[in-house]
Amino acid sequence: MPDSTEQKIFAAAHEIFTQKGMDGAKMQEIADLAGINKALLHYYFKTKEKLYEAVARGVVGKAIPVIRQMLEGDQPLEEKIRHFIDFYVSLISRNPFIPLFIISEINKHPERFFECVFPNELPRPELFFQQVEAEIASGNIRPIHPKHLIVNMISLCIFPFVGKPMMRLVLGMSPEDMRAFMDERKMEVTNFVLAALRP
Amino acid sequence: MPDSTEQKIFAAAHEIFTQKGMDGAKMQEIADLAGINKALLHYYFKTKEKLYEAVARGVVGKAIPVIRQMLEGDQPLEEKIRHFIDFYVSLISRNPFIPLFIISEINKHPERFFECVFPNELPRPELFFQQVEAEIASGNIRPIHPKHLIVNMISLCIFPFVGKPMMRLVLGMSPEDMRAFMDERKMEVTNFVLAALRP
DNA sequence: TCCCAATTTAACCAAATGGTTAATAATATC
DNA sequence: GATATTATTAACCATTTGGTTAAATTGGGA
Repeated sequence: MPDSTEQKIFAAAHEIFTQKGMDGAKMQEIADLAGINKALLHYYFKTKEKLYEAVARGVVGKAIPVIRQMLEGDQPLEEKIRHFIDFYVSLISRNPFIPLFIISEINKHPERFFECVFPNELPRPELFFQQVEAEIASGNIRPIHPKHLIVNMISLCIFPFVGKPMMRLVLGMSPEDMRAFMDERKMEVTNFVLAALRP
Repeated sequence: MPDSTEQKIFAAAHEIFTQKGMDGAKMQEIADLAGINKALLHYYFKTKEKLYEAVARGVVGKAIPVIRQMLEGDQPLEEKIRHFIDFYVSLISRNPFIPLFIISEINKHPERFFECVFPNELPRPELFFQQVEAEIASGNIRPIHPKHLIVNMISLCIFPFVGKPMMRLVLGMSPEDMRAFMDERKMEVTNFVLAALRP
């Protein structure tokens, strides 16, 4: 059953919830998008909360592993950076609503979101920290707090997608400009980060 | 009348709207926070939309001028960068909900938000672009697309605030860690950007 | 003091919304 | 083919919510 009713519901809920958040999403709208009766939503997922939790879990499940890999993997630092930016920008390009959804929902209802979505084991950033310190010590990169480095990388990858409409407004870019800009983004961010790390 | 009813309403609406967005905000909640009857909201601001528009206009009014200054001002580039980061990080520290509010609302209802809030004259980034190109030509900074530079700066300033709870989760930081981290942020971002621009 | 306008409130209304129910259709089981 | 189980629907219900109304309160002139 590749297109079971449950999956259709989940897909519809995913689209609506990620675009409109918990408050903005209406059960009727999800039902319509899934092409089924509203009561079926409650047949498969008891309540709106439950459906929301399922979607939230799925979304976070996609986003966390990429960060974990950078924090816990054992590749050389530059390779990690290149790989992380490449992977993250691609992921968000394909799912542009994920970051804003996660961020908004965490801000509005920290408890609800955390409890339903918290991964069993959080990433352990120590290895990454050590790796950065080591590179600094051996003079391969400029001194920098590892935490700031990783926050910088995440900021540079995520924010332009999250703030796309704002950027369009501020920089007066047409949709075509925007597409081209986003395509350049992967290389530009990589260069920028590596340039900032030169000793 | 430093604390007129209208101002109390506006302040309450500002707090609720910026934290919960248009959908999440309830008129009753705003009335309660303002310490008045719900009907008074409609007495001063006809509808929820109108109240929302007033708040949105106020919020954007705060955020745009800072960017405009950097895009249109005539200080030297490095001074502009230092000043922009300093000013922007301070502004957001004082109003941590502004960026997420703007971003979420633009994403959910582009038309509504744009129409009610669009500044009469948008910033003109040409001057800034020329300035960057000139610095590149005279070898003072590494070649970089001016648009990417400005997006990078904005990303590095805004995102850590927007994504604070997410960062806390990912990097496992305590609230004290977080405070210290945010305090360091201003200098760290400045250094990072200037380092990335070295020829 | 009396009046009139601006301000504030309690009570109410209609629409939207999450959720339920009971009946019907489809599917599997024997 | 009859029957039990699962899936689906239309109609309905209770609550929430944005908004209205008409009455009450306040305050400042004449």
